[in-house]
Amino acid sequence: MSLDDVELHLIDSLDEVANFQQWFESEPRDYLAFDCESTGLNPRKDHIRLGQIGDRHEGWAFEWARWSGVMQDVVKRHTGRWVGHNALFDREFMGNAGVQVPAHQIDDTRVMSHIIDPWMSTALKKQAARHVDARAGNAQHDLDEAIQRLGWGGVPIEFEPYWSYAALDTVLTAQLYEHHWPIVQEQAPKAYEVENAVQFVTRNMERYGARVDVAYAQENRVKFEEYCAQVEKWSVAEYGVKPGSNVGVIKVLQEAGLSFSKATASGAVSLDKEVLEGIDHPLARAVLQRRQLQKVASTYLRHYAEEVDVDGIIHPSINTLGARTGRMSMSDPNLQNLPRKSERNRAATIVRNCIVARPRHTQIFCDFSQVEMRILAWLANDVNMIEAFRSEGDFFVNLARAVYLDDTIEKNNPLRDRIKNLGYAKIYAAGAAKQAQTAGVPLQQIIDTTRAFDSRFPGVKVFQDLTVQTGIHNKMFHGRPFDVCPLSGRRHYCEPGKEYTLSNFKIQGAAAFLYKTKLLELDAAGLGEWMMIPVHDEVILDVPNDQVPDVVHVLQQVMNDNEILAPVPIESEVSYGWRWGEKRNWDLDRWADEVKSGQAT
DNA sequence: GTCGCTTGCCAC
DNA sequence: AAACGTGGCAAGCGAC
Repeated sequence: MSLDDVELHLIDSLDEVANFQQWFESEPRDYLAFDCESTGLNPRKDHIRLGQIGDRHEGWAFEWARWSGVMQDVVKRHTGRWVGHNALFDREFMGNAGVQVPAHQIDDTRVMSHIIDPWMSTALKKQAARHVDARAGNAQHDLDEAIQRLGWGGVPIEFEPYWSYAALDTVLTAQLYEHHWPIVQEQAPKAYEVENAVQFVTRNMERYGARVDVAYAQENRVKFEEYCAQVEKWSVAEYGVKPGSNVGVIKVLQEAGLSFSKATASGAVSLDKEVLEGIDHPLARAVLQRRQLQKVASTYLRHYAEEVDVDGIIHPSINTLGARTGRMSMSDPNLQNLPRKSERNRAATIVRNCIVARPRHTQIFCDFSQVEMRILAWLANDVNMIEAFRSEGDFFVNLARAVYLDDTIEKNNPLRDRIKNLGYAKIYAAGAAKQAQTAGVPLQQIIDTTRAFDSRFPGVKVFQDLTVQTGIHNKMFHGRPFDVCPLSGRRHYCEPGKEYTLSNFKIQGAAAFLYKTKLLELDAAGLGEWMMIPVHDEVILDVPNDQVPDVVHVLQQVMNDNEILAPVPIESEVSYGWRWGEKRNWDLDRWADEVKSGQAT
């Protein structure tokens, strides 16, 4: 594939429209590439300036305001695939302008790029330079300069670099498609199908959004910011330092006779939470408290107050290709990392409680139980671990009983948590020293627990060792270390020399894939319109009260699954509430009572 | 003023 | 032999 013999056209007359029609009808095409250039990135505020259609040889650009009928006509007549790079973005812009590209005809080369290699930039130019023609990203200098000078909306359409590069993008997309498609079909067709489809589900989630109690958020934000300002004033008056300046605070504390031993990644003196908690000094306590409230106020509450729409709804972006493992990420703001309820952080509950149900709605939460642990048991095919999942009762109690051959172990037994921690440490591929440090226990305890764990669940160690071997093998024979996730079929690459991370990537990748397939099932079952937030192993819905019992039923049907990882059962739990921070386990009668007694908003 | 890097911290 | 994985975001700080 290359960019020799490429023809680019600007449709700016009826004659050119006729030429385009002739090209369109000249041969049957399985697919067309499409794209558009807009005045900005926000489909709600910005508009399309240029529309583009192309195949591997020819690209056609046209001023949208005058010739959008060309696109409209082709969308009606073309029955093959519509290929875009980040296709949903362009599809949404075009949809807002009245041209609806059918969802079932869309293919996305950006999704393919991510599946083939999520470590590489998925930007069109980068992908095309790598896989189509090294010149793809080169000669864009004139255009970049013009855009910088005139803004995205100010470059004249007739400006040759503008329309020709726009037209070229469809050719790049087309050639990228022809390159990526066979690879994706060979390596991970199922993963592609799921990734391509799930974008449409999360796009609806973005549109639906989450309701915010703005007054409550604002009130608490002001309170916290005032407190932070007070602490700062006090700190400056008392010690001559701002509590946000680590360098300054360290100096003051050193002068007070304290010594520091922990270092940051680059070797500087560390002043993180762990260090501060070990210091008995009023300034240390003030810095800790201020950090906590500052974080809550600026990272979370500020967005609630400033970024809701006119209806009090916040619409974060969901990036289905967020992590290289296939996990999704979220931004503006990220609702996947709101602090959980905790004794030590009372402000944390407030952050979650700002997200409330719509009027006459109920928030429904459904999360998988220990999904990564179940995937580990499945990948390792460890009979004892699988048995612990198939038996009644708490999984980690079952694990601890199996390890210590002691059926009197209950949920409050510290051995249960010890085994649980070790299980997650295995998933993260953590070493013994790190575990000891994190848990604050003697190294020997970790070593002993690990020995007991490994002898009871030998499949886990075999699985992890084998994965490392596969990584090294693939590095020798394919140039890069990777292993394939048996659930999604996707390759997971790692940094050379860090093959121990591959087992984590497979586990996390399988969990992400499983989760996405479930989002698709929920959408197909009609729940798409109420889903709002994906949190890795949990989905949060905002459901009209008259639909709630049905929705809960569907969730239980879909999210509990004895087939997909057989013999390991996948289980989930449903909770409900009217404020995120106050959810409780699902109970139909109690919920109905609470709705009747007016606890709903 | 903006940009990039570092540090720290929230989640799963 | 051992190796804590994936993200987003804010503030401080020096460089431009």
